[in-house]
Amino acid sequence: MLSIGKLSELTGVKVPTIRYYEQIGLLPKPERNEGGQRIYNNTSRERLNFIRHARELGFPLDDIRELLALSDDPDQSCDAIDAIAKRQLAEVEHRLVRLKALHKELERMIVQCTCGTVQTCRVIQVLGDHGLCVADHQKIMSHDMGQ
Amino acid sequence: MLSIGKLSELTGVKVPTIRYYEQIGLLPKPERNEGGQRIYNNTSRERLNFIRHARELGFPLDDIRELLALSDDPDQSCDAIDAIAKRQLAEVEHRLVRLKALHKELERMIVQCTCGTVQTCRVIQVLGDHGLCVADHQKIMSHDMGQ
DNA sequence: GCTACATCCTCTAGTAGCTAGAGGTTCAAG
DNA sequence: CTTGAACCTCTAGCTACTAGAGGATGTAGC
Repeated sequence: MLSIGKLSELTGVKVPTIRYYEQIGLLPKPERNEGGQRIYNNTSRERLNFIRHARELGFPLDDIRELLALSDDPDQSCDAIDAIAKRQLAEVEHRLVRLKALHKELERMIVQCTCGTVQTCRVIQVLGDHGLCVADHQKIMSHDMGQ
Repeated sequence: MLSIGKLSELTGVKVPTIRYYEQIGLLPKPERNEGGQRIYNNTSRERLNFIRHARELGFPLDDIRELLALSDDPDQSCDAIDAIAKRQLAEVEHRLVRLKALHKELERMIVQCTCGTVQTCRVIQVLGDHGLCVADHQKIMSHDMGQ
């Protein structure tokens, strides 16, 4: 029914990304035509839409894999799904806190700069001396601010 | 003066990370003792502190490289430094906007879930059908929410 | 001087989630 | 029948590290 290009257009997921999802087993291997090109149906399309939407909400691919598996079993309790979503929410909230702290510090640093020479540049001073910061942002931050 | 382990302790940057920074040319190659082990001085320590602090504020390594180069020329105007810092601030603000939109959508989705079976799970429904979202978050979001 | 053992060395490969490019085949329109 | 777009596979690259193998060196205690 659908070529990979059409599917890409309809879902907003790029062609190489669709192939990548297939490669990592997130999308099932589709049928092929005589020439060896992929053919998709509406089921693939729905699944890909689901993935795209979950990605937009920041879910990692492994979580999406699990969500897809869970959604295939419609009579089960949705506790597991809820748990994944709540974990993601907590993660986003954590990132928000860190990003806000970071924003504050950056803004403070920039405002203080009177834009003279490098020698007197507040930005360079602050970056060089952690003691000039308000908050203990090294404790707020962690190495991964992923997403 | 300082072994790589000591430097790591003093700056809070992990040993392999220090070696990595050296490898990509962010830190100059230090001297070695007879056994071939790295020896650092206080200049290295200050430079590494600068890097660490800039990383904590979310600056990408390429920007840090530029900041370090600029800070080596103390009589120049600090406009270029200011520009980099402001660009970073803008980036952080952009990320904040996206993350807040994402947070709202996630929260809404989770609140609506009455925690029954998968069949009626609001989380699965929303993920499967973008039309159930409030905002056009696909427009707000972009693929890279890096950092 | 010797023995542990911590710390150091280099090198390679892996992480997430794609993206880009090479080099070649197939499809659809005119 | 030709042209050009779209498809195919495969490999390598991106950020900023982290982990591990396999081995050398440094240091403390006896």
